[in-house]
Amino acid sequence: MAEYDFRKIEKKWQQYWAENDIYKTENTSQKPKFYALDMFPYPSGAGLHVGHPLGYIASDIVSRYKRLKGFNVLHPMGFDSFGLPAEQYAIQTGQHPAITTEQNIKRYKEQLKNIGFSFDWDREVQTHQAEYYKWTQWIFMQLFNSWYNKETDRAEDIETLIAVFQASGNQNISTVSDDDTPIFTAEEWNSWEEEDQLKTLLHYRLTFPSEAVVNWCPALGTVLANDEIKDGVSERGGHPVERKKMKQWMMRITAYADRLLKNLDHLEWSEPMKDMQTNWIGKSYGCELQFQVEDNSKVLTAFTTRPDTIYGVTFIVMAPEHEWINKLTTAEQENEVKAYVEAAKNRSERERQTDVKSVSGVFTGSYATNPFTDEPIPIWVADYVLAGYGTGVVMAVPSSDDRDYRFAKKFDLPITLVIKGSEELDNPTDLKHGTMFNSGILNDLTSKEATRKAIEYAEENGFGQSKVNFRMRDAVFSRQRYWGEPVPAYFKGDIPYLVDEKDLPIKLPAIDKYKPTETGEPPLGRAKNWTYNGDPLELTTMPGWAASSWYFLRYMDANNESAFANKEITDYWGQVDLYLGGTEHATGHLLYSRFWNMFLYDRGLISHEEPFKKLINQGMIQGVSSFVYRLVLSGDDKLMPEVFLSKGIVDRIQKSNLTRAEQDIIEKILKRELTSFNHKHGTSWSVENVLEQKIIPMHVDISMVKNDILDVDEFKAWRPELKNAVVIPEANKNYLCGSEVEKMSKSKYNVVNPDEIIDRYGADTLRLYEMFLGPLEQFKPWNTNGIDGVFKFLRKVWNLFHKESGEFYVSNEAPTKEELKILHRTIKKAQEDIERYSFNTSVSEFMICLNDLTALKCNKVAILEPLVVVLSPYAPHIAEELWHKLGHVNSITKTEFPSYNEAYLVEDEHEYPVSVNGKMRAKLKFPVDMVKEDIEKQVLDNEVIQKWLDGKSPKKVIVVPKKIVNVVV
RNA sequence: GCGGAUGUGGCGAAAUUGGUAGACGCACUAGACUUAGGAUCUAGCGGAGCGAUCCAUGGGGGUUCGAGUCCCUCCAUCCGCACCA
Repeated sequence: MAEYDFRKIEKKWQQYWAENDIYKTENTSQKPKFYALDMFPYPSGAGLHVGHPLGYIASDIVSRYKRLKGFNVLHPMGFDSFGLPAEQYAIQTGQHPAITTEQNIKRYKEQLKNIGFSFDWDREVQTHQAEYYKWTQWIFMQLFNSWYNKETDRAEDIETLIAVFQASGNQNISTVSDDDTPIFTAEEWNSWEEEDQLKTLLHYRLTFPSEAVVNWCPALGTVLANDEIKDGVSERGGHPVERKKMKQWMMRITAYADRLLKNLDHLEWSEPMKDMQTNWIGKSYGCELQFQVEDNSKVLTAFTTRPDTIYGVTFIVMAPEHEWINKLTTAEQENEVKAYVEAAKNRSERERQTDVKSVSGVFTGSYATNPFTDEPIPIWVADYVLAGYGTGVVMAVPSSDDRDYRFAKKFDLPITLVIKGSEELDNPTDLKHGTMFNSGILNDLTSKEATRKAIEYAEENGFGQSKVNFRMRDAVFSRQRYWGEPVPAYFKGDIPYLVDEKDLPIKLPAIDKYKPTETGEPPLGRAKNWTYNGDPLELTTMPGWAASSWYFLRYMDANNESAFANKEITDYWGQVDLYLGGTEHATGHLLYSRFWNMFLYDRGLISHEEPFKKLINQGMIQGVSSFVYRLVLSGDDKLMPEVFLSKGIVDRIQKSNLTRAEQDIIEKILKRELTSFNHKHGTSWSVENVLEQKIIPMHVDISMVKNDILDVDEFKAWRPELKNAVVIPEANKNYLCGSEVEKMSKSKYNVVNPDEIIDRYGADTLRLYEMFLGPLEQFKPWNTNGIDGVFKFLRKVWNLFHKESGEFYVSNEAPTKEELKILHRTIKKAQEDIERYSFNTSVSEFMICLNDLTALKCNKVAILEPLVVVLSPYAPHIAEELWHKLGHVNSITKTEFPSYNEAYLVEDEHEYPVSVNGKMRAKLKFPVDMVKEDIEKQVLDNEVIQKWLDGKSPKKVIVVPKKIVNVVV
């Protein structure tokens, strides 16, 4: 009896594929290329859960399909293996993070291989391997040796900049550099010592050390990038983050802000994803206006997007971090301002963010002049102004900006209305645009016109100029950690130098402990002889996003020892045609890798400006957690009995419709159990009224719960303290659990391991089921309920090829027209679905097809053989088995995807919607030759209509354009 | 607050350009076969009604012969950003 023995079949073919290098990809081919990429995983200790493979399955289906369609397909996999968890574990245990990392990778690979992916493992990358990070370091060096030329709008070799400086200084150069870059002439440059020249160049390099205010996370002992912080706490671990000024390596990503934004137009990414990047880059057009401070030589510059409201400016606000505050504060105000600035500095990022509503600030005592009105306006300090955005100075317009309005209200500052109509509103800021009044030269202009005119006027009179501002900042590149790439730079005094290229890789040194040093230096400070020719090497390591910003290029030429990748080969593979991953990388990895790729393109190292042509964000598969409800008894005795109420009881208690009788029963049980508990432990617990007790939900392991019913014995054995738990069930004796959809996580006991599913149903079922679950991009909970249907489908496929006795049997009879139609319909559907990267409906189509063929008892080779090929991207193991049983020697992966023939799909009759007296009633079939495409000119046969109308004769038959037959009775 | 997405049976979901809403699967119900199984097969399965029919795609309105689909408006849920001037 040859049942569908998926275990045997899957093992057999996985072995066959591996032994015969079936998925090895050549770097040259006559075939067109296709690059299908998954975001590579961080190998965590928990292993894969069923959510991880979702995207991998989708990309694998596409890859297998494309191969069958004659493409040379690159479909690699690797591991983003530097990272915090391994290091945290190392700190706790003293074990080198490489050991944990490599164990985890091994486990991940085993799990991945069980699913039957068509990865070319010869191209695997592991970012923590020196062979890989050698090139991460090399790219870092190229960035250091480059500057951004705004003239040519690309990165260039630093030598070209030096040449410019030698010839004409930096006065006429258009570039992206630090704000505090000094201006100098060629003479000055040429007269400087080398040291000063190098210092000056740091203002231009694309990566550079800088004293910057950063997000410091004391708990993790490292700085974090903006995208690594969510809600003011670290994304990993949720630790508080504070602002701190530290020396850091930075990446000048702001040089690319415009291109990163502009190129989004040409990418096949989802709109929400593009929007997220657009918002993150945050380009805003406006102007800078200069305000002369009275009785002081200082001129404050404020950035504004609303120069049209300049006549409504009634005060100026500076960020507490602004360096001029001391100089602008009058003697009377000094103490107050100092206290405020100090308080603002000590507020954590978290406080400052969560406390958005409260308004605080202090007057400096100074005034500045509004250049349009020559009126004096007070200068304030307030922490709602951010030092890092614009100039850190805001011209406040309380009549059209909510924050300024709140501030003016609180401190009783004047509010000048400048937009017509706003005087009728309780809150003038509800009207943001309109026609200007009270506005001198801008009167009667619209906001848009006034904006243009105000900028023109400011430029003519030399107190302002139009300006574009970005929200995005340069990226902090340093991490005070061990488990990352060492930065290939050393210092002579303050000046950083690159190591010699021939000395790459700079390998991670051995250290005794993985903690910061006693003096607070990063872990690398513990390394012995961490020097380069006697000079100290950089102590920080690179962030996680360094390695992931170029790994997709390494896959193309993964084993190259003389370059990060051969140019001819990267030219051949070009862009990633399909990139699959989650939305969580929108403002991190996906932005940084575009930046690095663009840089490599600028420097002529690769030929595409954008790395990822098409991006699909697969939705997360969530877990369904189960809960038990613990009754917390009032009393302060430490030894508290564990009492759990069933979900139904809890619901009725909370809705207060527990009947008196039910309550009595529960209380009786409780009393009995508590008496015995008290007797045993010498305690004195009692429950007077169960309705008055606190109930808290508690996660339980989902393996103990079937259809919401808890296995009480298993539950009591779960943990020692539950051994004597009192479990109060429903009237039918079942204990019901509650459930909730949450992110899959170990701590919520809701993780489903793909190995379990594979063991029970097989990899092919897992693959099909994950696709069947719903649209790829949607978030959905993992629910095993439907998996039987998919498994049954595969078993039925198997049975179609086998007699009841189990013997393989297919017929060589010629197929009927009906059978051909079923086949071609299915080929068409599968092809169209894969090509638009949607997979769930084609799985349904397979099932329909199978039902149809089973009904016809069709086991004809001419139908089944192409069908197996169509199914093979989804369920490769069973397809391969049946393919060989059909007598083929080569792997099914070497064949061609069958093409469908429209001719088989054409109907003998056409369907037309028919409406009676204007109301759509049915679709009627008419012979093809009766109603041709040009339906307007055709007159329908009354007989057909009559037949349909039960013999009634239609008064009028109107055939309207767009395929509709309108009958008037 | 700003930006985006989603809303269809008990559940997961289908529905080219507007054209019989709910394909397919799960769960459920009934039956068949059965020395019984977490097996297979057949039928039914949005709601109301004996029925013809009527009502149903978050709510309300509109365009149209015809709306899940297009337009307006409101509501709910989720996600991203957030004193960004």
